[in-house]
Amino acid sequence: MKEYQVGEIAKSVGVNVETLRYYEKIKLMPKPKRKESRYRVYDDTDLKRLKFIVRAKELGFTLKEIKELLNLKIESSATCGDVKHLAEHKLTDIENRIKDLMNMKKVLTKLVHQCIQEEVSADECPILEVIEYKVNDGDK
Amino acid sequence: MKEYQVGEIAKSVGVNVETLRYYEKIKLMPKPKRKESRYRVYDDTDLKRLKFIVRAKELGFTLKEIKELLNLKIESSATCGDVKHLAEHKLTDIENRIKDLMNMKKVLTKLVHQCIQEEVSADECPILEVIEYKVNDGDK
DNA sequence: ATAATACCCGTGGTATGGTACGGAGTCAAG
DNA sequence: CTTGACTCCGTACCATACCACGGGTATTAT
Repeated sequence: MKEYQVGEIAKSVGVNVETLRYYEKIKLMPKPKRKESRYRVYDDTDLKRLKFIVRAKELGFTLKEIKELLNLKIESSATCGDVKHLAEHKLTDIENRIKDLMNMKKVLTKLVHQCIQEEVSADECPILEVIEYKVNDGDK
Repeated sequence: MKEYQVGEIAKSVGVNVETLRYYEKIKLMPKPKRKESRYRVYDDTDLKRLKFIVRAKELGFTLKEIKELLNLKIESSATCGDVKHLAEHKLTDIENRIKDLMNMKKVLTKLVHQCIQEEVSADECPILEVIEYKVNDGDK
C-alpha cells in the first residue's frame, strides 16, 4: 500500500496543504501516522476519503454534512435509508435555492430591460427607481 | 418630515438595531445626526435608503454591491448604463449559480433513485458508492 | 422617585471554509 | 556540507453579515 506525504496527497486531489491540515483540525480527516521526523504519512484509505470529500463538496454538501455521511458509512447500525435521508434533505435544500435564484433572476431581468436610455443620469435610472418601488409611495 | 430613533426605524423595516449600527460602521448608511443625549436621529431619507438596502438584498445583491448602486445614484456623472452594467453582472452571476445548482440537483436526484433497499447497511449504500465512483478504480 | 425600557459604545464571537506567516526542523542532491 | 524544497506548528487573518455582552446613560411610565 502506497504512502504519501502531505504535499503529495494534497496535490493529487487538488487541494492546498493547509486545507488538509484544516480538515484534520475539524476532524473531517483522521490524524495520520507520523514518521520519526513528525511528517504526516497518508495511505490509500486516506486518499480515498479525501477524494470522497472533494466529490461530495462538488455535489453541494457542506463539510459538516460530509462528516455526517462519512460517519454513517462507519456506524454499522446506519442504513442506506439514513444516507438517502441526508441526500434528500440536501436535494430539497438545493431546490429551494434554485427557486429563490430563479425569482431573483426574473425580477432582475425585468429591471435590466427597463433601462433603455443608457445615457440618462443614474439618478433617473428606471432600475434604481424600481428597486425603490416599495419605498416611494407615489410622492417625489 | 418625521424623525425616528434607531429602534423605530429598525423595527419598521424589520432589521435589528445592531444591524443598523453595522451598516453605519461599514458606511452603507450615513452617520445620522444626534440628539443632545447622543441618540441617533433618522429621517425619511434614511428610511428610504434603508428600505432600498433591504430590497436590494432580497434581489441577491451583496452589501458591497448595494453600496456601489447607492454611490452611482449619487455620483452625478454616473449613467443609467452604469447601473445596468452592475445589474447585468449580477444577473450573470445568478445564472451561473443556478446552473451549478441544477447540475448538483441532477446528480443528487439520480443518486437518491439508486437507493432502493433502504434497510441495507450504509456501508453498501449505492449513494455512497457512487460518490466514491471516481475513487474506486475497479478494485475493492 | 423609581422602575422599566431604550439607547450609547467598544469589543468579541458566530458560522463557513479556508489562506497566510514565520521560525524551525528535515531530507535529498550536488 | 550546504542549499533548496518540503514539512512542522501555532496563530492570525480573509470575506460575509451580522449578533451578543456588559457597563453606563437617557427617557418614559407609573
